[in-house]
Amino acid sequence: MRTSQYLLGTVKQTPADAVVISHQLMLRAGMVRKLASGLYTWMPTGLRVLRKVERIVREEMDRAGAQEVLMPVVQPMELWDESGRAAAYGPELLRITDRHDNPFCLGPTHEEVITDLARNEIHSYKQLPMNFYQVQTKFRDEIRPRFGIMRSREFIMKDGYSFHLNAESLEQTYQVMHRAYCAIFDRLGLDYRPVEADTGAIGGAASHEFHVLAESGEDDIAFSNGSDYAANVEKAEALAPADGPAAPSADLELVETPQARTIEQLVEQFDLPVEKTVKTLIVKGAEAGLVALLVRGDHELNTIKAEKLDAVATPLEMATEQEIRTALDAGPGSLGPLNLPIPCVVDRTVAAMSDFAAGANLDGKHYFNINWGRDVALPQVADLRNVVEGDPSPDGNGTLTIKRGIEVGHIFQLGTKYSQALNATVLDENGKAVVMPMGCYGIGVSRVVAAAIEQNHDDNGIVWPAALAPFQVALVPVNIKKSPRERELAETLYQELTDAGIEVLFDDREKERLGVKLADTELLGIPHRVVIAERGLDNGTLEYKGRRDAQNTDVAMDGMVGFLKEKLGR
RNA sequence: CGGGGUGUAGCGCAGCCUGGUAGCGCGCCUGCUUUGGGAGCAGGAUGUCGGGGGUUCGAAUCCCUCCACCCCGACCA
Repeated sequence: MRTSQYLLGTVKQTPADAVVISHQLMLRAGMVRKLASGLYTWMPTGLRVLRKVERIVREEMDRAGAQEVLMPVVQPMELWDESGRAAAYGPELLRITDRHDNPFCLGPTHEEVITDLARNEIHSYKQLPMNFYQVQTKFRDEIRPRFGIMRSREFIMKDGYSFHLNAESLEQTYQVMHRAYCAIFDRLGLDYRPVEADTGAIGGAASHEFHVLAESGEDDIAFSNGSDYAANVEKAEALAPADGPAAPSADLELVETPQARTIEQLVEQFDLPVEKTVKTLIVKGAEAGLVALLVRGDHELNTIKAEKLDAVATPLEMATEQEIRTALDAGPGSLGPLNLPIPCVVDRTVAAMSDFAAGANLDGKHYFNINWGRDVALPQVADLRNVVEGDPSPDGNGTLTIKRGIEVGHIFQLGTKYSQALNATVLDENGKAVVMPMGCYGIGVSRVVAAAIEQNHDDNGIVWPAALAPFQVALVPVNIKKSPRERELAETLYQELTDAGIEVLFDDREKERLGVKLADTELLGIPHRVVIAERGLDNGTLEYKGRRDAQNTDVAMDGMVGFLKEKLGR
């Protein structure tokens, strides 16, 4: 590609509304432009990268035995009514009507459509298992689109769906997909982790998310330093402390704490270690009424774990101050396990505490030195909190570290949720109708592009992994206008490299100075750069510099094509 | 949905408080010079000041209204 005929679209100034680095660099490098909130146009450079991701995804999906299809973006609401998701899905589902006033929606995902296809096309166990995928534009009307391509409303996703005769077959394909995903992210050259994830409202046997590790990630991932264990913090189990509560060492004390409405204030004003405090959260009960949940002062309640308790309403809802006053006759900020008139569940860590402080269920008062058994009976105990750095790994090996991750892939065993609802069955060997268990496998293709930048950039711009770079080589003559020798050599090299199947960006702009051209190739993140200069020509050398290199290297003109081929592993 | 903020040239911004007919930097166009890290000089083009309504002799500026976009939050007492 010649720069003179290409919409480079690089800009010096960072657009004001881009807050994350991938967004800034994608705009500056001319990869995308915003059309409206959460909607982006992919320009030539961006599209080149996007296509690279798609290609690798397709190759590995095909290799893993999946077959590509393409489903419509617009879907009849009828199918969503049938699956029951029309009601379950909120405003994130963009609903539209056609000219006949028939209801449709823009597909945020395609379980209904693929299941409809399967029930019409798959009739016999002999056809199973079958695994379909597509690479397609999705639309989700996000509450708040942000971070540019990372969380946009319209995005490109690879979504796959498998159909099976039984759970064993599903498990098998799930493992195949897990391996295929690892192969994909390996080839993309990204630092990623497959992590155990919550199966969420959908349920199902197993679920893994694939996260690209980056500071700017929206999810917390917990890793063990002693094993392969990795899980979303939402999912990671917080084990019970090895030791039970120590023996009481002080008498129960009712303390006036009028100025301490938060754990933070309590700790500060009374010089308590935060590990000796307990906070009491009031949530709505499954039936009417309220439930108290107790976690240590410095711990966080895990919503998903709490929702799994029978006594707690799903989805989890915090009680209002008014409701708390009515039920407990005390305000939030002074609540605790003693004299508590509502059901109570305590976190495992809390159950192992002694001599701790908590609210007294009297405004402005806390009890200090509370001990289970002596002062109040130990209520139901459960895992209620998020794991924190340093917790023991749930698999028993090592301790946990927590890092930020960007979710770029998600696989899960769906089971029969959709096949049941849409009555997608096959006949088995005995001629009996069997509802097909399903698996579902997604990769955020456009998000992968952004995540790759979040993970690979420096002060000068993007630093693409080899597999993603929009061009492999940048060819930069110093002054093509003045120097016929440079021009001639550049043209020859461009031809040779292109003939060798290498993607070259030949900066043939006559009116840009060297500095501008170099800055652009760096911003674009092109891995290999060749500068063609008069001063090397007499010695028969060209200058090579890798995007991560600190120094130029002189390379003989004659050997340059071979040199680059070797760098590119060809 | 709650809170905060911003809309002025392609991009980044000033002007608004205190009303008087719109400006700076980058970019763009022309010419000359320059040519190994985002050039210099000279000249030039570009705005329904987000839309609508109002006040006023006069509105980017004051008032009302609509819209768009951005940030924070929407579980931790």
